[in-house]
Formats: sequence, C-alpha cells, structure tokens
Amino acid sequence: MARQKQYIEAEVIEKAMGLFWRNGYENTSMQMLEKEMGINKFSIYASFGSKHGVFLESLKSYKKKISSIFEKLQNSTKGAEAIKEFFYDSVDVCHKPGNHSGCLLTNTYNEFIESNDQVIKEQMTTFMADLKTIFIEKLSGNTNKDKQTIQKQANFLLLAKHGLAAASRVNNPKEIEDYIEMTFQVI
Amino acid sequence: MARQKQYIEAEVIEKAMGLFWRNGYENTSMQMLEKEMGINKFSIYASFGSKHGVFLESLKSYKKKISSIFEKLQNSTKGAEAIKEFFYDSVDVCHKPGNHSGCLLTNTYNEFIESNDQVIKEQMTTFMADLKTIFIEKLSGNTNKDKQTIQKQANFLLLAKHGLAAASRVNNPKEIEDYIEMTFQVI
DNA sequence: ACTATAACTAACCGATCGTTTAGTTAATTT
DNA sequence: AAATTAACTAAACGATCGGTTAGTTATAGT
Repeated sequence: MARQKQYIEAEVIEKAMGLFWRNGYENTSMQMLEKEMGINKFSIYASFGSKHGVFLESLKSYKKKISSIFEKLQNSTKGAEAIKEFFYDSVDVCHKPGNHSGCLLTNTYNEFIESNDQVIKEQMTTFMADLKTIFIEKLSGNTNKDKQTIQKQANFLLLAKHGLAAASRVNNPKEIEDYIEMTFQVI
Repeated sequence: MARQKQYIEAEVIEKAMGLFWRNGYENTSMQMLEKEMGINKFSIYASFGSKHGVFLESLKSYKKKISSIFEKLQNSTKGAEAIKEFFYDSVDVCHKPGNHSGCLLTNTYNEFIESNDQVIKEQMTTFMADLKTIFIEKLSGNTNKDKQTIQKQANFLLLAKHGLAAASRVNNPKEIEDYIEMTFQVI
C-alpha cells in the first residue's frame, strides 16, 4: 500500500471523548477536536466521517470504559447492595478532579432529550432502559419485595443517577459518599 | 415623542424564556428568538442589547415566575415538610407536558457549569447556595438534629433537585410523586 | 400640517460552524 | 529507482452564527 496512519484511531477517540465529556456535543467544535485529537480535519473526516461520527465513536469508547463496572453489577449476587457498589464504582470512573464532568451518558441524555437527533436519543433511551432492567433484576434478587415496590425503587435509583452525576461533577468525595449512602437508606 | 413599541418587553421575554427553557442557551439561535418572540432582530437588540441580555432577562422572568413558591417555602413553619411541598410546587410549575423541560435554572446550571461565562455561572452558584441556605433553615426548624446531619440532608436535597428536574422532564405524574416521597423518606 | 424622533424592515457585517477538496508528502510495491 | 497510493496540509466551501446599520414608516409635539 502507501503511507501509514500517523495516529491510532482508538487513541484520538479517547481524547475526543474527554472533550465531549467536558463540554458536551454542541459546545465542542471541529477546531477544538483538531487541537485535542492532535490531527487534521481531513484525518478526522477520513476516519470518522463527521463530527457526529466522532461523537458516536466517543460514546462507544465511553461505554467500553465503563463496561467492566456494568459487568460487575450484572454478575453480582449481592442484590440491591450491588447497585450501591455500582454507584461507588461510577464515581471512581467519572469523578476526575480538574476534569470533573459527571457521567458522559447522563450529560448526553440531558443535552439530547429535546433534540431532533433520533440516533443519539434512541441510544440514550436504550441505555436508561437497560440500566433500569438491571436495577429491577438486582432489586428482585435477594428479597421478597412486591413488584410495585421494585418498580418504584428502580425509577428512584435511575433518577438518583442524575443527582450522582451532578455530585461527581462538583462535590467533594465526602459529599458524594453521603449522597450515595442517603440514597440507599430508602432501599 | 415618536412611534410607540409594537410589543411589550415582558411578553416577548416570556416567549424567549420558553425557548431557552426547551432548548438551552447555545441551542437557541437569534433566528429562533425572532420567530418565537415575534419581533425583529433590531427590536431584540434595541430592548435587550444582546442574546446574552435576552437570556439574563429570561432568567429574571423565570425567577419571578417561581418567586411565589420560594416565598411560600421561606415563610412556612412546617420545617422539612415545607421542602417537600416546595418540591411538589416546583413540579406544578415546571412539569408542562408537551412542553416538558424540567427546571430552567437546573438546566442552566448544568449547561454552564463548565463554561467561561462567569456572569451566569455566578448566578447559578448563588441560586444553589441560597437554596441550600433555605433548606438548612427549614431542616433546623422543627427538630433537634445535629448540624452535621442537617448539612448532609441539605446537600442530599440539593442534589435530589437534579433528579426531580429529570423526572419532571420525562416521567409521568405518578413517577414524579414516587420520587419525591422516596426522597423524603430519608429526611 | 410640518417636523422631529423613535420603532420598524431588511439587507448586510465579519466570524465561525461543519464539511470538502485541491495539492503535497511519504511509504509501499514492482 | 520509478510508479502507485494513501495520509497528510492547508485553503476554501456554503450556511449559519451573533450583531449592526442604512433606509423606511408611523406617531408624537409644535
């Protein structure tokens, strides 16, 4: 063939992800992406097709980044306690002081909830629905709660994720811990 | 003098507020504002100076809109129960199905948290700080909780506002009620 | 009725948005 | 070493961004 790529796609996507994570989709420009990813516009379009394509790959990369804590949650036999551990694990991954940005998926969910971008909207809806399913499964695990209570608690924890995202964005570790502990007093 | 204004500033700001509420600041363009406010760019700039100015006035209008439920909270003697009522009142104001947009201030807080716009950032920080102060006051009101517990609970409720905003944006009234009730089980 | 003045319309400003493309550089293959 | 081909640089694309301004219209005071 000919000249080889001077960059690794997975690496530059990692950097793009950080930018989207901090600023959101709309507030991230191609100019910023060029600078952060360290490659030219041409290369970005050659590899990912569009800004939208870069974002989709960034979301994929983020999901991969957090896949281990999802698997841990899914494989756990600790019931509701597993969800609490999942909350703590989420903070470990998302709470990067100086880079504090909450959860990329929660941020994206909020940014696109009123948008016309059906592709991303559907991804976010699916993500939330999947998470709720896992919550329900774990909440049903080691107790004999009635179905209605489980539904309520799953909804509550799903919404609590927004509080957690806000907490991990601005608060100190102690306050985050307090928030998680108080949230799970209800369960 | 001369020709009189063909619009009422308070009225067009009300419409601008709705637009910002639905779409956020960055995703609202001057073109959209012209259409929604029903007046020309010239008039917008004559009355409010800039897009930023329109947004600041919209925030002012929103605060005015919710001032009554704040005053009710502040004047209540019901302690923690007053905060719960405030949550319900917030939903009454913010949960407009078909126009569902959560809380403008919480939305704005989230949109500007990583921004360089110090003016709006400070307004949001001040709003959150003021709300926390009121929460602390109410939580201290009719009990003899220790100060540490009060601090924790105030932080918890402040973060729960993000969950509530998310709930009032997408969920049905029953789910919103469940979320509030479960939140206040902790208090 | 005339004049002054403010509110209006509409065209236009430079800057930046995401995207494309012409032209150059470097590595692979023959 | 020459030819090929893909990765690069950099300039430019049309569209839209927030914002401005020349020119027109309508109303108030004299």
